[in-house]
Amino acid sequence: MPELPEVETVRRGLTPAMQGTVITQADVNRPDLRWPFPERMADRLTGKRVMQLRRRSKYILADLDSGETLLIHLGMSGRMLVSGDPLGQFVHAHPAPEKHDHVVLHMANGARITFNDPRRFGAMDLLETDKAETHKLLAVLGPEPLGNDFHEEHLIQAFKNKNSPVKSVLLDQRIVSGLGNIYVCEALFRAKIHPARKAGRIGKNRVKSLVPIIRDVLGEAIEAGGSSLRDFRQADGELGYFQHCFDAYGREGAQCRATDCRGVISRIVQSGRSSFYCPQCQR
DNA sequence: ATAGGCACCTGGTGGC
DNA sequence: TGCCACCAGGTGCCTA
Repeated sequence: MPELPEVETVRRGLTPAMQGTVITQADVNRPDLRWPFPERMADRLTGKRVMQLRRRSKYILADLDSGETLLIHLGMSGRMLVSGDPLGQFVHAHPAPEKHDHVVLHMANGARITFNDPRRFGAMDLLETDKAETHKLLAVLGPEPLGNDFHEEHLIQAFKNKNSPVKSVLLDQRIVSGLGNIYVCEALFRAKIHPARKAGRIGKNRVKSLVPIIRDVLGEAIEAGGSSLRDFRQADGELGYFQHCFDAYGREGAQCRATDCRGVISRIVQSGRSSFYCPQCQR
């Protein structure tokens, strides 16, 4: 489900409920998600104050006053919902527990954070805050697409001599971290680059153009509260609405929206995943 | 070193 | 109604 904009949307939604607040109780309802939870996870969360909620790529990081950081990944189907209304601050009263509510955090302010993940591709781990960047899952990540380390020269270097399709290069989190299937499709559409084009065979100027385009797409999506397909919800349960702005993703058979283009959006499968693009204007 | 494919899961949809 | 095939926003790991 969640690519960078959705994760950022969730982080923002969780912040007022979690940041500065103590976790009074942690219900851990199963031993694992994608991997086993860390040893004594519930104990290590209980009584700890959340000092800061950060995001790195598609990970949410909750720095605790114990010197540990809770790392959260939503996988394909993970959701984090805030409930409880102690100060009239949060939208929903506590809902009845649902299937796949794997971890529930009870906060001292009365809020409750429920991690629900049907497919269980999500993950949680605890790591030393000081050594966060060396964590196995974080160490391999390329630059943040909205940060200063993601720039034209970086992409030019990364694309150089690459024989693989640009689609898979942009999905590679080591090149730039945070994009997923939707936003790669959207970025390539705006850049008018065919998803199957070999990355090493794209002219420098077109490679450069991807940088502001990727920034724009992600920025607009965050602004819109992410994209809600299937089960994605913001932390307050609201839907994002960037899905209404898709030019390519999920629009197979529909009219291309590029200026003066009369093409029709096509779908191809690349390494097992759908790519949507306009064969007329993406080359 | 790198590229490609598989695996991990559940649930929804559409066809017969 | 039931069964089946196929699809889904991710990504670590294994193989070649």
